[in-house]
Amino acid sequence: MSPAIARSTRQLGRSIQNFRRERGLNQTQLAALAGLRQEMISKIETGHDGVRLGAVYDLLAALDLEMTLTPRTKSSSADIENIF
Amino acid sequence: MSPAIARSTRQLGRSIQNFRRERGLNQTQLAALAGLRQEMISKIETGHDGVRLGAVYDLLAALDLEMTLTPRTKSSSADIENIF
DNA sequence: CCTTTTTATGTTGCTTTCAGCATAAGGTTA
DNA sequence: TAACCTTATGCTGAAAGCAACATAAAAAGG
Repeated sequence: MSPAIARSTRQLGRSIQNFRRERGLNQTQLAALAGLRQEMISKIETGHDGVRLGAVYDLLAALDLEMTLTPRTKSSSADIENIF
Repeated sequence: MSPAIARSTRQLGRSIQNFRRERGLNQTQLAALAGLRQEMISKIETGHDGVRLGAVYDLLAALDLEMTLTPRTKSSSADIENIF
């Protein structure tokens, strides 16, 4: 189910949540890995847009994820993956 | 030269800068499009990690870019693109 | 070189997030 | 239902980003 497109903070949060669960971690465990607090993981996963960019990157590093930027295509096939 | 991997805020800034220049925009013009200020574009492009996630998303929307999360592979071929 | 454009940095007051803790809400399993 | 685990939310004081404007530094063009 990866990669995952994240066109909004909400989709980003949902994707991060999916990757976290794939790795069998709860928010508290991931927070410890990333040097963050459980409340922060919650905010990011629920799509709060006021969080620091650095916190998101701490999370990506802890989950061994990488971010890619691409020009938006007219609805690629993978778009549906992140709606449900 | 797209897509572009952004494994750090610095790489992210560099990538955004490349996409902006591809579109022939200066920071002030992009700021206007994104509803931000020129100083903010500068901070993001120089890799400042304290900026709000929402500001980055405003930028991606203005540049018509989308973000993708993928598990990190052992150095994909495109990794070199963002070093120089 | 010099001028102009573009980008980076600094200041101030206001607003917001953050850590840290507590606790509520939601979910799961027995 | 009850006990437990997980996630979301509320609070406070400390810390940081933010807009807005100014200006320095750098880059580009003539």
